[in-house]
Amino acid sequence: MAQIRDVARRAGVSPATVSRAFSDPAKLSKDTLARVLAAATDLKYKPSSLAQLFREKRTNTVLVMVPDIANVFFARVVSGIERGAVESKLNLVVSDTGDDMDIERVGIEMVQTYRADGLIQLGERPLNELLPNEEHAQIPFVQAISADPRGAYPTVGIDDRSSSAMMARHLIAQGHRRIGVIAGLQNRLVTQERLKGIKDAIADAGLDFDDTIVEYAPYSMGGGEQAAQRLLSRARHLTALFCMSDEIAIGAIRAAHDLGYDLPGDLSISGFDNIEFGKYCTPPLTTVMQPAEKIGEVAMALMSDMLTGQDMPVVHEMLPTELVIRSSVQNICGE
Amino acid sequence: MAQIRDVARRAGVSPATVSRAFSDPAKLSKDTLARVLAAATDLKYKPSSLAQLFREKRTNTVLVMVPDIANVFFARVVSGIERGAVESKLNLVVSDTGDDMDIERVGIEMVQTYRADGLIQLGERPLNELLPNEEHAQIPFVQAISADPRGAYPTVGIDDRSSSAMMARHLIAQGHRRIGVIAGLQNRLVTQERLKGIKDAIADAGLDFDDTIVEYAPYSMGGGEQAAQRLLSRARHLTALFCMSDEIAIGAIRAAHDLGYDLPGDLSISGFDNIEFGKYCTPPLTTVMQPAEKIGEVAMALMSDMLTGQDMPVVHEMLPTELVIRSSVQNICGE
DNA sequence: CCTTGCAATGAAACCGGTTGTATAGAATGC
DNA sequence: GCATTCTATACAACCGGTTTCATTGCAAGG
Repeated sequence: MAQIRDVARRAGVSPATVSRAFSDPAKLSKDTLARVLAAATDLKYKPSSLAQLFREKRTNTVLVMVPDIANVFFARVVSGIERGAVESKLNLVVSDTGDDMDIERVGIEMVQTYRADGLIQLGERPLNELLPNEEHAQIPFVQAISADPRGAYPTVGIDDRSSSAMMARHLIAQGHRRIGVIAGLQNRLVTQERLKGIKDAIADAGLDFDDTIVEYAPYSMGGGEQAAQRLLSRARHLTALFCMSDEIAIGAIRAAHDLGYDLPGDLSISGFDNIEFGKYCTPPLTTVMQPAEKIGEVAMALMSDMLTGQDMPVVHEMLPTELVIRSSVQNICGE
Repeated sequence: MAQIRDVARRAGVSPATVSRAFSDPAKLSKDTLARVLAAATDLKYKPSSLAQLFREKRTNTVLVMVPDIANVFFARVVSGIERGAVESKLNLVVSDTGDDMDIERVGIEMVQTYRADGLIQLGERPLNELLPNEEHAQIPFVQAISADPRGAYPTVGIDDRSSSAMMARHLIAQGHRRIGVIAGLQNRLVTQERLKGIKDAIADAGLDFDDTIVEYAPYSMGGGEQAAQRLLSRARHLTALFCMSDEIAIGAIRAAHDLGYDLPGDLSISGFDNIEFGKYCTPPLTTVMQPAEKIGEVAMALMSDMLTGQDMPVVHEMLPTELVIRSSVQNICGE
């Protein structure tokens, strides 16, 4: 591959001039510029990014750590981040961490060793659990989705508590009183927040929350299926199931089907996220829309701001959610 | 951040010695090594990857071009590639190209400018459509999934034709004679190959292929839904629908439901890919299992071989597929 | 005792760009 | 017409490691 020297020699100028021909063409005379560009095209010259990056000590690359890229919800957020990256002319490295702390630490090391300029974390593990002391202050960091919005770094997500309450209110308004909950993993912040939202709504309606009809499950279809089996065989007279993700809900639908329930007549089921498959379920899933792509875009925009050095205040963006009403939740007021 | 000079000074050695302490510790005396390592830890020294990569002129990074990362099937392949990357100690950059030639060209440029060492293409666009002349000979390139297995570069995928024939034979064996086809995009190689497979099976069974009951659609749920609507309202007496992807099949199930079909009694539907959601459909989807993760792993293994400079013959791996029988296809022999 | 060989280490070149500073020539001002 | 300013370009340092080659010191061999 041709180098800057080769182009310089062919155009009869110095390497510095060739460099400027690309970075600041206005500085050159029309004549020289034309000669340099011609030489560059002739030799098919492409500047080595490696050399440029080394010189400038920035990679223009952002590392995204995703707990599971095969999860459709995360994949959509990553899509949004991608869009934002293109807009900010940044590159993207996606790392599937499998929620493993050691892999996340490797990611941090990539920033420390100049392989990436910043870090977007989609998991909920805060930076200070990964890094000792104050080292993290130097790392441009944005946390998306299930972040604690009181941390020292910017976060983007939704208001889990109120969004969850919104759905719970909907279920109550449809006449449901005994609402089983299939929550996500118990130790997760999201899970706790959404649970609080449900309790809020139930308390507001003057009802009592029955915590014996809560099951915890991994955020997956298989997890939802098993948890629903457990819950449905244990608790009687449930009229609705509040699932903390669409995948959990889809698993729950399968379980209910297999146990002989006629859906949605015998049992209403609600989800959370609004993944595309929800629309194609039988019955189509009533759920809470999370603006996944938008979350990604905003996360990237925040990162871009941090990298361009503007000393921004630490913001915690909460994007609006919406109730998506389809037919998996039925009105049982008439009964 | 501390540099090699700082460590050298603190340990009372030259930078060369520090460098060797990490790359080839056996070359140093026990005493010096210990001193250097101590100094490095004290100063929290991390060598700048940027400088190392620049020196070595390789990034240890592979670029993966995906037409749509939010597509679960692709996401699974990427997962497999990730696993392979970890194993080969390579980094991964994932680019969602949206099947756009210009974005793919940018990807190629990343290799040409030393930002990535090689390229894995998940789309079906061959390299020689993207690059003029013989330039592509220099680019380590592996094409996965829907590649033409006669090209000049390695490919990994399945035998689309025979896998498709396998499913078609299954439908025929279950008594189906009028089988509608919801194919993918017409101009795609995969689509054509899978269509050939269907024709093979139909011919082998001594039947005639009716190409008026074929509809083409994008490889998506929405595409499948619309195509199924068109086909079902146009063609009468179909007993089965051969869908070229699970997403298409899921869309078709929705369409058939909405048109009042009782599934699978009135109509059998088959998919292709074996994505996780297929198991949770109503009815659960009969499909062809593609080893998505495995395809990714093999693709990365081939790439790793190419990069370690072993002059391998150009291989075209065809991984085995399997029929996954669930209940969306019914036996109608008794009728 | 002198030569040879090897182990341990340092000096300096190098990777391929970018950029601050110097310089030559042209244009402008009085 | 000479001093001044500006424009276009070249020179050389620099980014932070790695690696080649040279050098030193010590052990082994003749």
